[in-house]
Amino acid sequence: MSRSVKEITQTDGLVTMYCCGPTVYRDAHVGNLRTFLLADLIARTIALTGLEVQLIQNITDVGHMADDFQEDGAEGDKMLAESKRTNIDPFEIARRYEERFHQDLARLNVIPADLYPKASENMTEMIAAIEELIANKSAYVGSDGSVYFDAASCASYGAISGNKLDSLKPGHRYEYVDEGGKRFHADWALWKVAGGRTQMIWDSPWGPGFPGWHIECSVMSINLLQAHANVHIGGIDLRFPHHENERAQSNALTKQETVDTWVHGEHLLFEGRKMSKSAGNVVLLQDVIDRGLDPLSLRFSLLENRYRSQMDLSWASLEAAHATLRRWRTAMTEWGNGDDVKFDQEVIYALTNDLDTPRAMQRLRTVEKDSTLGALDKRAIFLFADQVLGLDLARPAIQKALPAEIAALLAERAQARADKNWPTSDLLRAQLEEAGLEISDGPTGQSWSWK
RNA sequence: GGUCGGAUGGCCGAGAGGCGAGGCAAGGGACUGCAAAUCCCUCUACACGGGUUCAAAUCCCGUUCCGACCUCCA
Repeated sequence: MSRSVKEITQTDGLVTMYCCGPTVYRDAHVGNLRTFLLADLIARTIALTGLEVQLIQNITDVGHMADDFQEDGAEGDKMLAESKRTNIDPFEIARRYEERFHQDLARLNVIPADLYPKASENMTEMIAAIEELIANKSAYVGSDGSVYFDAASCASYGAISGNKLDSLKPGHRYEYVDEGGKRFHADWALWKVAGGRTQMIWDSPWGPGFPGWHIECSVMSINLLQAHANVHIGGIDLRFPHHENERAQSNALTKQETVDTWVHGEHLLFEGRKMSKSAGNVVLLQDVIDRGLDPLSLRFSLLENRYRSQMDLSWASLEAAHATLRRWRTAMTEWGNGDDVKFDQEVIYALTNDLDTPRAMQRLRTVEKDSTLGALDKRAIFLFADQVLGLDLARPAIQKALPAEIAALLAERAQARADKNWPTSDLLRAQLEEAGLEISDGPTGQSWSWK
């Protein structure tokens, strides 16, 4: 366990990966998507080096926040709060946002995981795991009837985050609220008794209740990946406590180091600030699309920063990405056609060197300008890189048929130009641009393309 | 208070002892009836103070400022 760059492990040519997925009570914003993209980039890079990848990403459709801590106003469980607000069944909310999550991933060209297990469908397995942890003496039933994990039972607790158990004194950041039921402040709930709750609760040996926040990932990753994952991915904020606790649970269950490499993606800021409802700067992929930008310009922008550095996204950078994407696609069609792929040492070096996507992007800009390379070679190198970058670089810039009324306007404008009727010509150009065309006048007359 | 990062041109961002990455914006030019798009050209930098070295944006010491995590979160 170290916090440095190391080689990804494999077993007989197979790399198993687990990525902490969304809690489906709202839309994923572009920051969430950055983390999901990270899993895709790692999976694609590993695949490009000739290894097989198995990727699992969970869907959290069981609220896990219930009064674990109190901040002013003490939100309860997020799923239930949203359910109460909208008066819709919590499971229906979950299904709705799950669908939108998959849609966002598809629009970002994220290759789907092999499985998207749901917390709600693994209840039996979670309960069995909790029973095993109690039998192991890693967990206990607290005085309030809930089940808690005994943090001190994990000798190496803190290996991921660097947090030492005895320095984890309560109350540095929040008012500490004594939950009463647990023996030690660093312990955490595996199963919470229902209390006054009536929705989203399940029967268990400890009475009706619901699972704690961390146990679902332990259980699903162990069960679906044969008790061992080569790579486990999540956002930086999950490093502590989620992954730390998950590791303690998983290792207690499998009696081994369950995960070889923990990868954490840094946060995305938007125009200098952390995205939050209160700051009013939450940006969804749909917002990017609504601005007339290709959703892959988000992917492009994210690729221009290293995954483990904090990144500031802005409309200016998305617009720049959109423009370059268009230029590259246009260049690709000019360079030729076909699917030939040319292995490029620099691209592969950048990607396998701790996923240096900015350098891979830089390489493409260099290739684009390199006059010693032939057009077909350029295209083939771009296609090679695109296997990981996933920017649909081979997609032709023009993809829609021209509607008849637009064609008529074009003809009208060609006539106006022939007549040197500039005011009419300019008016028509404005109309055509409004309709999404881009008009250019050159020595051979008027030409157009889709914006 | 603890732990870990960071400070590079108008802006975003790589680089980690010696050749000023790149992008955006800006200015100039080509093209155009005029534009847009595109192409060509131009411009500019390493937070501060010491030190090490033939040579420091890069290494060391100190200072200032910013951020992340420290039981909601991607």
